[in-house]
Amino acid sequence: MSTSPSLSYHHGDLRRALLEAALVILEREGEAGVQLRDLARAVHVSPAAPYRHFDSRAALLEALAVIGFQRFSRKLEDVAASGPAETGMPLGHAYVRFALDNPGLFRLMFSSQLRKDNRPGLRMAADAAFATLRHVMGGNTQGQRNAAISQWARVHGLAVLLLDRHIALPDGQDVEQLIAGVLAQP
Amino acid sequence: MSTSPSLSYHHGDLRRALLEAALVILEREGEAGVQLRDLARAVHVSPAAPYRHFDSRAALLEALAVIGFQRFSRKLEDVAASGPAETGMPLGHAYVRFALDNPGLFRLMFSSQLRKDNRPGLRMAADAAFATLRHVMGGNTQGQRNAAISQWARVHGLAVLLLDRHIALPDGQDVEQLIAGVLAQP
DNA sequence: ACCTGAACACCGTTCAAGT
DNA sequence: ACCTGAACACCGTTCAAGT
Repeated sequence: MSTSPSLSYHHGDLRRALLEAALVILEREGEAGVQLRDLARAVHVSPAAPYRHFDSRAALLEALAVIGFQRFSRKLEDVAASGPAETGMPLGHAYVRFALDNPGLFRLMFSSQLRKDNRPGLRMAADAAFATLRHVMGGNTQGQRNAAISQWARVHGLAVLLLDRHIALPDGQDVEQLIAGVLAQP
Repeated sequence: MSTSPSLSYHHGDLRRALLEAALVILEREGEAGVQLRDLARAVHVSPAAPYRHFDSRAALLEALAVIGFQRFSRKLEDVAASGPAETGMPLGHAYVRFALDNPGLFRLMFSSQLRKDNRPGLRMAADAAFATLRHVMGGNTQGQRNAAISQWARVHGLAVLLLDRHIALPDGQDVEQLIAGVLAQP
């Protein structure tokens, strides 16, 4: 019973348990819903217990965002590896798809609250993810760089505008068709 | 003295005074820094006084975001009116410039915290601003619509990626050159 | 009509103390 | 080494009461 996985919360796996609970709440209620006291309650520990594993609420949020960038990075790498990168379309599609599939996580990854207190772990995780993009789109001339940034900006903008429902879907068209239609533009 | 502007806080202009103080704090510390008790202190009223003018903190944030969309809208209209809209470049530039000039406000306008509690005033203000864009870029065919959304997404993505310093500036190049270079892409 | 004073529930965080 | 209990400062919000 001392090694029972379901009872392991009190025995060394509190950090993981907090992060798992936080991910669920993040997608259900957004960043504001992720409260240390709530997480402690959900995992049946005292309000002070999380401080053994995270310096602050911001540190826990950073850990979540890092997890997000790692998953994001992995997804982009899988797509980049699975086919010839003639066009950026499959990569762009995966980018937008990740945002729509993990709205809470994606918003946290790009949250300005977090970026404020200059957390190096977050920046490293973000840079690693974007390195995949840069590698695929490649090119060192200024023109190639501008073209790559242009593509990146379009994909990122599409993701956040869709996420916040600022783009109205035409009648009868679903999101996938819209993404394909936009990414097919020159 | 009863009509002295500098002493009018206590006499009917508390709403405006709170919003002005909030705008300053918003740009200085971000959304999290905008706290009702702080605003009340800054304006020398009791913690309960703001509730005569705003139902909640969220209502005050909404009012700020509405102001933001109105200023944004006005800026886009000015640019659209001041020249022939052959290309979307001047409009795109104004879009990005507004974000960089008003980072706190722009982030709040597109904050997901606010969109959560479905505030109709915010949506109306946002739609009014985007109507200017739609009008300029026009077109009712699906191809034209996709082209317009593609342009919008690129400009919006460029704004938020620059705001969050995710786009690294090449050595010796300033932001203006980068914006021009990206918007010059087909 | 608009503001104050005092209170309530809640949160992040700290710290001494327990096992 | 890791967690508990109790406390502190702070916040959003409410409500009776003041002018």
